[in-house]
Amino acid sequence: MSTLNSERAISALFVGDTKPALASTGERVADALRALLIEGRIAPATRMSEEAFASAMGVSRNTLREAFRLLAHENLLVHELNRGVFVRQLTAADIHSIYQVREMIELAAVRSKATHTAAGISRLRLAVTQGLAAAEVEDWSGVGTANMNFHTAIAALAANERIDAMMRRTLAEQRLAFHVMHPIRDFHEPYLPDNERICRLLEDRELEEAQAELAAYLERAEQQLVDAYRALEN
Amino acid sequence: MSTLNSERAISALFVGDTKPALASTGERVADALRALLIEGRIAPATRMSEEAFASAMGVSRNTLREAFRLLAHENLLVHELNRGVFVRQLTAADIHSIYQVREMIELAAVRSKATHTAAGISRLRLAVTQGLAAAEVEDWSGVGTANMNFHTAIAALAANERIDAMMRRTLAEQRLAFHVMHPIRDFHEPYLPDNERICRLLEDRELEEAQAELAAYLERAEQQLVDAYRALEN
DNA sequence: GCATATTTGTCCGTATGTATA
DNA sequence: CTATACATACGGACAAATATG
Repeated sequence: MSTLNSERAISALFVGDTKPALASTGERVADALRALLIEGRIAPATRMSEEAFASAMGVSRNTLREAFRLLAHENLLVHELNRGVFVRQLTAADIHSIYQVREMIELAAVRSKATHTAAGISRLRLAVTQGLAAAEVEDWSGVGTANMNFHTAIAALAANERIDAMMRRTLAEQRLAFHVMHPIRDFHEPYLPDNERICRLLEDRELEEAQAELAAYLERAEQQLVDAYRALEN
Repeated sequence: MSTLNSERAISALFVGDTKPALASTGERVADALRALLIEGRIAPATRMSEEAFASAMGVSRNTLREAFRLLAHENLLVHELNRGVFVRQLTAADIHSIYQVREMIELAAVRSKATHTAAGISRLRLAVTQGLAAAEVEDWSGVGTANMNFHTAIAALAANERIDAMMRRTLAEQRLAFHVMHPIRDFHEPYLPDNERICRLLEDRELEEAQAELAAYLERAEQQLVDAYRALEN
């Protein structure tokens, strides 16, 4: 029988996972930190002290460092030798780079006709519906989430786990910049009809047009984000 | 003055880096292990004991675990909870997935006309020349390396650091499978004229044709690798 | 520019849980 | 089914680098 003050049991509790762990403590800590980061709860450029976070999350410094390394590898944190880790602060150039990657992935997925399935397409439709429902009750943060789901579903049309992982990491990184746009109507709402249109084109197998629409969407979204970014720099 | 039996200094020596370290020991250990893995020095499915590798590389288990986590994140190792880490053994499905990613990246880079530069193109030409020179002296392993450089240079035409990183990791992963093909003439030589042709098409800005050639090359290479793989499974 | 405090980097020893011969 | 080996995770130690007054 496991003792209650076993160190493992305690740290598992702090990370909020009482069920049999599928991942190591380090990975679960990384998951918890990742959630904080993509929700914008820790501001970019913040220094994350090992001591402070280790005790806050109830794990040892060694374990926390494993989590830090994983997140640095995902570009969410920046590790400066002998100085510590910082929340990554994206530049306008990073945003451009990220959108270029998204365009590469999403257009390739749309073109990959052979791997499109009914289930994959209906996942798109579901995300569109979610977005409209969220807009109905003026939940602009929910509209943003639905939009993320929509584009994740587009990437998934390629039916390639490596591409899914790339997309997941790219979107996580992008969210670091996202929080400069407070979840306001103006940022998320305009894309609802775009998604609806792209979804319909994919349902109708109009891949050429879907690509064009998607590329236009990405370009506009990038521009809007960069503009907001530049405005903030002044 | 640093004492000679300082722990840091010793581990730095063992990892073979006496110069001021730009990376932490964990990262340098990961680099060293990565080199072993992509050179095929540690066979797929091999279990890598923490104890054994930590002492072999002259670092603590904590430090080694950091390196293991990074490499698992890069898909070179598989981490099974409470069982340890193993060298990843790619399946035929993995090979297909990897080539799909390469096609996505490399074709996008070729299409990305706006970012092509003279320097980028000449990097391609250099790789072609290296390949021919290696073939001249029947250094088939060298031909293989030149081929890797060629395709890395193609991805670099997109002028996007994130895409470069994806390509680097994808090729590293692919090399795990590569070693089923011993560095024999038959595997590497046929691609020399392909690379020459693709290079010339890019120099001439014949992007459509370059894409077609590249796609054909990737399909053939994938097929050859999968065939060799299936043969080995019997 | 210097002395000092703080933090990171790395190691070790150890308790505990898990898998396997 | 027990013994054993191994992985997991913690805490403490100290050198080295960096930040601070």
